[in-house]
Amino acid sequence: MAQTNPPFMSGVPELLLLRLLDQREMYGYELVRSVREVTGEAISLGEGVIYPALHALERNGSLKSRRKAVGGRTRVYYSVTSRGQARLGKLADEWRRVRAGVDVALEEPVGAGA
Amino acid sequence: MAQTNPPFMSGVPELLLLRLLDQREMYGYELVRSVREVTGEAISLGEGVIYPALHALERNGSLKSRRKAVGGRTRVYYSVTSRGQARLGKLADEWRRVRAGVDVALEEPVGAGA
DNA sequence: TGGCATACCTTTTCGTTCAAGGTATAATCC
DNA sequence: GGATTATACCTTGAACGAAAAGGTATGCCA
Repeated sequence: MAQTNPPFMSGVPELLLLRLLDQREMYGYELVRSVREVTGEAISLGEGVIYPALHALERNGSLKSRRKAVGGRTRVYYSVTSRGQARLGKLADEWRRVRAGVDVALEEPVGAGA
Repeated sequence: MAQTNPPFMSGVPELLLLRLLDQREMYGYELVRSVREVTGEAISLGEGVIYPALHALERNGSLKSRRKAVGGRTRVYYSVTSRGQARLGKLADEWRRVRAGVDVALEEPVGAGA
């Protein structure tokens, strides 16, 4: 029953992570909560999505990380590199393009007017 | 090099096909052109996407088809069933939800104002 | 008769999301 | 002191589905 390919979600985790981390440094567990809050519960990403995504983004140079001990616990904080900012810009453009195309198609039929 | 997983496209072909066919009956080859036109070139779906999608939608009862001979050539015209209309409604809602979530995240940072 | 547009189709690849499960420490509550 | 919950990290496996590339055949036009 694993809902593996929910509609419209491809690319969304990457875009959201880059966007949130571009505003401030955060750690994985925090991002899980943050995504839910920021999107007004509209979008919720589990740890099984966040962590692999963070690792992939770090691997390709879009993010860098540093470990930080906080109250006996270790957190891995991520921040966006300049490469990541470029990637974010491209992804955001791509998002706007797709959004525009879908929205146009979803508008009322041409023949509906007077 | 096959760009198999472009960002933000998951669910989009299904949504567009249902939407276009809900306005009028069309055939596959026509839909390839229509998607491009309607979206103002923003979205372009190849035959390798359109045909399998149409078949899947017919299989699950969202579309029905009829063959029609036009000038010696045979076309397969598709139209939306009531089941397909329900599916279209759900998908459109889903689209709006995801769009809202992403757009909120993409807005200017809170700290940017005066 | 060669080429192009129409019109249908399948096969294969591949990335990506997601659920589920797994480890370990700190805090809380009884 | 023992159990439970929250924090915090992580991996594995499955399944989906978009895309490219390739394949067939007919009609039209020069």
